[in-house]
Amino acid sequence: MVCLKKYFTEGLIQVAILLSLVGVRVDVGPYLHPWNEMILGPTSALTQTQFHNLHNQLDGQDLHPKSVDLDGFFTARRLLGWVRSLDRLRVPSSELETWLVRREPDVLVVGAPGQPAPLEGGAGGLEDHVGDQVESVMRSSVVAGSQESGYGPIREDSLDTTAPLVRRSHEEEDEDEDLYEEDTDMLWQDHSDLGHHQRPEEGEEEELVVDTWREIWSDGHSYDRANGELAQDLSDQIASLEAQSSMSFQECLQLLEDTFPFGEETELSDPVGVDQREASGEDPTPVRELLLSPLLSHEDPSLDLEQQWHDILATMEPEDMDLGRDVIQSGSIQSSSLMDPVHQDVSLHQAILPGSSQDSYPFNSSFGGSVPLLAPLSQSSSGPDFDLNLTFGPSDLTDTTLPLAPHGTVGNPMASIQSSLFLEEPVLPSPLGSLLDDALLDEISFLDLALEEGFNPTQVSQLEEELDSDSGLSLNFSHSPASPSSSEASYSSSSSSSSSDSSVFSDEGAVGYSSDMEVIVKREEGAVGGYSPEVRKMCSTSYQKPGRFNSLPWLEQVGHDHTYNQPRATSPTQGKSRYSKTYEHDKLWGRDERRALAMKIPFSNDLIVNLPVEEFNELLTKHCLSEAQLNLIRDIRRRGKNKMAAQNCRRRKLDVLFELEEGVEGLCRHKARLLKQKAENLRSVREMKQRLSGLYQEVFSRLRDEQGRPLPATDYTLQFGNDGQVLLATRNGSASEQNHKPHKKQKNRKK
DNA sequence: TGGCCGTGTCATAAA
DNA sequence: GGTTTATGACACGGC
Repeated sequence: MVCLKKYFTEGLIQVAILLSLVGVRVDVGPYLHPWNEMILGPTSALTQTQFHNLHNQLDGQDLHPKSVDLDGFFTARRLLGWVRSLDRLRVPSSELETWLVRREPDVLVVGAPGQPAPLEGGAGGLEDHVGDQVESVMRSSVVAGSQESGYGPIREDSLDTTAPLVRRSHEEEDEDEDLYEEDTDMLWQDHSDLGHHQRPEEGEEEELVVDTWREIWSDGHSYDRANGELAQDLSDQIASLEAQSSMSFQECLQLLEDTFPFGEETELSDPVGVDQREASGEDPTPVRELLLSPLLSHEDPSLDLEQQWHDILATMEPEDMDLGRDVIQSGSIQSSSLMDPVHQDVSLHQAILPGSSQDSYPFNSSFGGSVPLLAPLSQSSSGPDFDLNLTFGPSDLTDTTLPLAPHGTVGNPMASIQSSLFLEEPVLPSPLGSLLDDALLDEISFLDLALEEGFNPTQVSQLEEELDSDSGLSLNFSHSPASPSSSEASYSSSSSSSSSDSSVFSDEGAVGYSSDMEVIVKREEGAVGGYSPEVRKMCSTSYQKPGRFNSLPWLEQVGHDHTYNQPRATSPTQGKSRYSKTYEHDKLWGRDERRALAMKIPFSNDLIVNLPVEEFNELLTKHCLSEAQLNLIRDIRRRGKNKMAAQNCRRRKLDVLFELEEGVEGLCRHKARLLKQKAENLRSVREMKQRLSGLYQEVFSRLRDEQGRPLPATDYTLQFGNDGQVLLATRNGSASEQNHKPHKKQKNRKK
């Protein structure tokens, strides 16, 4: 029965796809609910379908992750997703939304050549204004998307199920309702809260389409006038459009002109002006040479969905056109280009967003869950949304979802197995691979360490079992520094490296220190095998108390730099430092350990040093220890803690030195900037002096005495008054008021 | 062989 | 008053 359902569903979906491709509108909405319920369960459309919840869904559907039916399961979901994407036309939201905003009559008037665009602010120009509009609308759309999960794949669900919103009443799936209309309607709905427009009446829709193409052209043309770059793009797009379209350019143009004649771009956004020009019989302008739109021919039933795709793709960026062409030419929405890694990058950003709008999309788990409305943010409105929707590859899913999984299952081999189950293609190389490798290496090192530490085979097998059973827990623990303080954490590093396991972990640097703590625990558990139950209990409680060691483990790990004693940059002494460090640790720590062994101290030094004082005292009281033993234990504890303190102190010292060094460098840079600025100022002053001197000479040379003769520069001089006036004075000191004139104005008048 | 460096340890003060 | 932490000073070993 299950197989019958599967094949029945797939057959219907494939038929729907074919019908959609040949232009017959397939409204799958009414049928989607039964399909959803068949495939996803009765509440699937309302439940959040996140990838990491897939297992739960599978449980609900009696689909085990390892079941062979998974393939068919996801295939059916994928096909349904395609069908859903077919009955709408999604256009780069920013572009289309811009058109709609620009339709606002009091806002959008594209200026004619040589005329300033009478936009808001006037001087802003078209580019800025359009950019602002795009930006604002994009922001608005994102907000709207976050509120109602956006449109696109999610929209239909919300409309079909729980979101009546403001859909117009007469839109109920008219037979001749084309895709563009539906999308524009969708956009009207989406932006109804912006107060820009009411949805156009039916009679206005043709005009809307015209405006759409007018805006396309006018944008491109204005940009062209601004920077002379996009005109070529537009021409290329037209050429591409013509090449792809079954209708020639001239045919399109003729159709366009016959249907909606319009004139120069100054009137493009002004329908009244268009009408007036049409009435006046004035010949249209270069607009027609660039503006064309088979999309306009929605009156023409010969232009089908594919044609409209061509239209939309022709308005996009060249690279997007290529992609879209791949989609179209493949004869199906499914295309290899849909798995373009470039778009996977886009989807990565989307997948990181928690609680994204994928929740209400019942098919998103097969696609990895996309957020169509967020696409323009990361992709800058360069591609069709269906693309984003479908190109969310499984690799993205694994890379993005798994780190979000609890208990640190990033490196969980089971997780990778599960994720690979969802891949219908070979697993692509991804960062997860490296993570997994690291995790496996850690596990291998761990096992080697256990063998080195003299664990018996039973313990080693238990270790292996633990790692195999739930490496996520193990990793989680390893990420948690078993220390509430930096000193303890650093100590765990140094102490572990001082022991015989230093060869394994000392070279790990700060990265391996968290594993060291685990090693310590294991060592304690192993070392105290012959100890009393109290010691064992303290080992477990002291090192593994979650409340004590689990506070912000990641930040703790980040905050602790146990390479404080090493230069920040690579230095030739680095190897030496590590070597000497481990060697000395081993040697010196062994001294105290040897003493402890000689005195038959029943605890390890790690335990002595790292136990909290209460438990440490309790430990001492519960054992009959001689005074010498107690002294040695206290000395060991004191020295161990002091050693950690010394390390911290030196690290802080170095930090202070580095900060001072950086401060000095910063001050030097600041000083250099000031010197440069000073030089520029001097140069500027010098230039101004030169200009002033030249001006002085020019003014003086134009001065004449009463007989019209030039004034001798040896006898007269110009003096500048505080009130901005210029005085002519004699050189001998007797101020001559004979030519008292107010600066330049009077001079010009004199001229 | 002396200098440098890293580290451990002690003494001491402060929290 | 005991414990912990920070820090200067010193010693030691390696390079």
